[in-house]
Amino acid sequence: MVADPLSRVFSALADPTRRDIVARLAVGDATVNELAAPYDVTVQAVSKHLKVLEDAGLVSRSREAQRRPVHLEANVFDLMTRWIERYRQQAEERYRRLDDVLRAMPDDVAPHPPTDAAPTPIPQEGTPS
Amino acid sequence: MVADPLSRVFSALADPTRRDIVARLAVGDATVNELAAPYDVTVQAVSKHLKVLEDAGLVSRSREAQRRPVHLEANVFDLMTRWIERYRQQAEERYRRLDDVLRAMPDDVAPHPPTDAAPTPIPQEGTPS
DNA sequence: GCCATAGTCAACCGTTCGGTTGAAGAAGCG
DNA sequence: CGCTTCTTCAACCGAACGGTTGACTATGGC
Repeated sequence: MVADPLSRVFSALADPTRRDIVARLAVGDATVNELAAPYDVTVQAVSKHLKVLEDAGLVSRSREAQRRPVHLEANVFDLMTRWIERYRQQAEERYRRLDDVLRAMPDDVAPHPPTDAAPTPIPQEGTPS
Repeated sequence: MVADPLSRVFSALADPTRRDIVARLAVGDATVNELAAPYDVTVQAVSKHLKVLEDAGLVSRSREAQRRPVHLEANVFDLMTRWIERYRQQAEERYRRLDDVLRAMPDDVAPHPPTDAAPTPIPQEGTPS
């Protein structure tokens, strides 16, 4: 896959099995076989899932004899958290302001959902700010 | 699609165009045509993207004459945030504890990555707590 | 060297995804 | 009513996804 980092992280976590793997790795490192055990899919399938998680930077694998312990990389979560928080706060801020406007407005002028939309400057995510 | 809510939200945001739409909606509501303008894909394609975002609960659409203003639903972001924070903190806590153990250990006993993995009780995400 | 164990690579298969074109709904305007 | 505008539905297409089976690589123990 050649997608941007954020897309890789989000789509890696879009699969319930992969989220479950992440959840279990939060408790402690594990080998591929250990990770595969609970699911009724082949080890190869789990190996693929781990590759997806690794490409997203969510896990890393070392070597230890024949085993390849899988390790959760917590820091990549920040990438998501930052993205999410930015737009959540922005949206909530907008509601707060809208509330103020409506409250300050004489009742007989208050309109229905005021469609404040406009050809916005298109905040591009590549240049966040 | 019949996936679980969390999967829907994550995979909705796994697409850069859809994330950009969310980013622009954080500034203010907009119609399908307005949203479609900046991209060089057809309006139908954007309409599909909006359907995905709507199914994930990230946006809602009202009606206003022929227009269907699209509105960002900020509260659904919390679902993600909660999931992310749980495992991020869990993982960080684990590192902290591991650090303590290593610090408290006489140097000549300190092992390599201790592979503390085990057939963990599998914390299932359906029953988070 | 030989064999068992742990994991990955490669090819294939059905389904989903993001996109297209073309037609159809829904609502305002002359 | 007929026409234009905004939006969605339907069918299709190629690429990617999640899974399988089978062969291969890598390491350790005897």
